[in-house]
Amino acid sequence: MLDKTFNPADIESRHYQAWEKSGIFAADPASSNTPFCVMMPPPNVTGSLHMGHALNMTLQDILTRYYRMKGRDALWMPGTDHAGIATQMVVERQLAEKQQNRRDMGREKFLEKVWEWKDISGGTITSQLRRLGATPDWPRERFTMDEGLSRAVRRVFVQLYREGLIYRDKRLVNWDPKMLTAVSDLEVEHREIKGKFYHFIYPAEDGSFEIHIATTRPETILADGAVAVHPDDDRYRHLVGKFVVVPVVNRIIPIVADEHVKMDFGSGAVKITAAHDFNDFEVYKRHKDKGIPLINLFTPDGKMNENCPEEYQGLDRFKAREKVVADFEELGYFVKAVDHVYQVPYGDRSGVVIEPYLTDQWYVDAKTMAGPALEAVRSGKTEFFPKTWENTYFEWLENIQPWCISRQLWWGHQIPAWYDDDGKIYVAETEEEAQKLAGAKTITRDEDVLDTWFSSALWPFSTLGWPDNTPELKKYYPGDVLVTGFDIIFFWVARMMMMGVHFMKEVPFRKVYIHALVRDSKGQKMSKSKGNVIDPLDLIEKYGADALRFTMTAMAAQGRDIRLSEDRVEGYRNFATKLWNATRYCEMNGCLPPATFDPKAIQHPVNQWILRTVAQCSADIERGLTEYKFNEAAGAIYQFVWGGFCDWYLEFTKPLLNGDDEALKAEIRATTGWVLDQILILLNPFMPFVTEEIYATITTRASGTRLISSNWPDYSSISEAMPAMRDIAWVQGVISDIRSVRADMNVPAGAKIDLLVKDASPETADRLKRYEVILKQMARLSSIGQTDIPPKQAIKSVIHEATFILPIAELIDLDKERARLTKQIDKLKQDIGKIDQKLQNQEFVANAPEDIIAEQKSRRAEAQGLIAKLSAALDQLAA
RNA sequence: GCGCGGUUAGCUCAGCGGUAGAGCAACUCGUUUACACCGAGUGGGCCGGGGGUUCGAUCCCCUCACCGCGCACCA
Repeated sequence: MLDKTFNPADIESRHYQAWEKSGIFAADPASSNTPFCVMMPPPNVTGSLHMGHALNMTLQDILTRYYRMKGRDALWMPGTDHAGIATQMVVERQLAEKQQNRRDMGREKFLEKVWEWKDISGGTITSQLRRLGATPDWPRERFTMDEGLSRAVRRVFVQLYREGLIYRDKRLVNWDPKMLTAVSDLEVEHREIKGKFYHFIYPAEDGSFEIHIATTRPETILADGAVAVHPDDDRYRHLVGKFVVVPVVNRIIPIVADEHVKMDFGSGAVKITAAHDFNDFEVYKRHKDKGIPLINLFTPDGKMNENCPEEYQGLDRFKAREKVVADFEELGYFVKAVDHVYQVPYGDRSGVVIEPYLTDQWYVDAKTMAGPALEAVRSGKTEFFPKTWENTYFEWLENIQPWCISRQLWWGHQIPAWYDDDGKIYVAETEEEAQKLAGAKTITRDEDVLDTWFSSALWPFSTLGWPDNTPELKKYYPGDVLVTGFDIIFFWVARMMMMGVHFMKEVPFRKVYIHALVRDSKGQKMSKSKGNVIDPLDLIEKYGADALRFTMTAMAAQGRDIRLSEDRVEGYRNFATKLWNATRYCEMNGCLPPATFDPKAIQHPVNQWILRTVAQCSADIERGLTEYKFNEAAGAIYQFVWGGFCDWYLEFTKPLLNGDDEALKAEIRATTGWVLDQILILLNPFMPFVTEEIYATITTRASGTRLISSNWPDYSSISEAMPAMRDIAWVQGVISDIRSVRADMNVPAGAKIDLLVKDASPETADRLKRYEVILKQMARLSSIGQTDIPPKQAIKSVIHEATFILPIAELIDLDKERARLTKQIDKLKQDIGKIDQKLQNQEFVANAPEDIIAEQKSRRAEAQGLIAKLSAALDQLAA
């Protein structure tokens, strides 16, 4: 017998360990079963589980468990990502606490420290995934810096280089002055800040005029190389080609005409600082002939360098800003500073202001690689759910910029490129090969590492053993579905598509399910700084992993963010408890899963009804999962278990089990036990722990079988059972109606009352007899009889053709009853009014489909009949 | 500025051409031996505003308003 209340904490780890030990998570490349492959988005190896993971992993686990039960050879490929910048930052911070830094320590020693940290914290997230109940094929777990995956990275780099798709270039990059590395556009976060817009005067070289410019970054004035105006601007047209002097540095620079300038913004004249601004750099390139200088002002860590006047050198860039303003003011070239709101780029990891910075970096020719990746989605080889995300994917790939893949970090895949003393580049997978290419020359390896996303872009095939032609690669590529959040469509999905299509000649996955972001109950994004982070592990502690999983699933409606509130989690914990208690009831009544069960042999309508309802529920779950409508799948099983099974079926059968029809009792016990067993299977992918626990308690099957390895049921042998379905709907209607009336009239719950039925059709009469025991119990009736002359002082309600009469004269509040009947009649009259409006409309009759018209007519007739009977009841009440 | 999404019961959200739904909250009743982490019942909605298409619109189209999120930005 189960305990009285369900305590998730007691059972979860026990079951998980048993599952993992059993080997059920393992894919089998040798099996002939159709594969089902999901690639886990690799979390940061040193990270810990947050709500986004909880959602993402729960959905993948549900799919994996479901398809595994369906007999597919399921591979859920797990692993972690080395997360270059994030991880290196953590370790650097640890060093800083001990007054150390990586440069003093040296590359080798530092990397040892990072690996140490990876070894310490690397297991955290994978053990947390186990707490959640995730069932990936753990022995296959990979790490992006594994030898195998690193080999894939080198192979890809070399091949793309030889194909001309990777090249080295000097361009402006987003430079992080704290991390001292380039970062990609995607790692830059634009924040709106309130700053100043400074207006300055640049005098003409010959003193014949002056021109006003405005800037938010006065410090860059020291590197100004030109002033640009719009070619059509009458105010300045005559000045184009003339020269002005940049005060403070006294540099003579040209005035150029460029369409990039907005005439109506600021003064209409823009200072051009080609080495420190992306737009200015473009202007510079368009005016190569004008001799605009490219001057770099900053040291890598954001201080003023030797290209500045001496008194600036070594100043922090923001201090320099103040000094420029002060110097201009002193020289009389300062006009004004006005408040101005504008966007400033910040490193999303480091949190410092990013500098556009002129450096040599490695690039992927993303534009070329994007073509086939775009085509793959356009042609439907890969499909997004919801489809609207395809727009996001297209938009980004269509406007893609060269992808800067080098990072001035140490933690990551060191770029397989070597240089000789003349700066000639040798790209090869190993140093030996590079040396061979270089001949007798001395070569040194590029110090930089690759962007983390470069290696994760290879994830769908590198984890399967590529570049070797492994059985896994053959069987599981391409994957069936990728489950991920919209925030990494650019970072990861698009790049996997580019790499997958290029190297495998085939998309990496057939479907991409994009799920929502988990927010707090107020709709705010969870963040440490806001302090609104809900830790999934806390929720697991408090309510159990099943409750958390079910909450995520039930709220995972397509195209909408999840606002997580603890109430919901509590509600689904209650759901688990409900099932738990239903099981206790089944145990007490000997309703355990029978060894054999043939749905076709089931006779009693309540039993036929519940069988049919199980089949419907399963169909709804399957549809929900194949269409990625997880919330609908969860809703179907929830409704069925609580509403269908507990509230109705178990209540229907209680009085029958108290009766003396032994054959019927046996059929009910078998059916109840069987349905409970089906519930455990159907619910298992969603709530694996509680279902496994119950299964272990009640199963009569051979010991050692586990729910997790059960087969997903096939209910095709269960008949439609239409007569039973209609009967039970009628029984439910009668019971609800009588209960409602009783409550309205304040009939004490304990009081049993008589029921008289007038105008019962033969079918109704028959039903009253056949379901008498159920009706009596569930509607709290002392007797059921028929009559032609109803007592006057009685409550009446009408179901179909028959009037149901509760002769409770002593309990009736006449006014209340009149009001109740009048309300019902009014509602029906309103309905008829609406229907008549339609039926009297010629165009409706002419255009609407026949079945709709017929439906309206029958609804009208039904309402009419009800009104007649209810009016009669009302009249009698008055008499 | 461009794009995407949202606006439905007090709250959180489903539904998305043909009688408005759920969960939670509220209220009433409840010792009928599975469950108070429960049961039964009740109330509560011009489905954001305005146009249009349609016999018929919460649902499709246009438009406006407000909210959220991307992308791009004016130096």
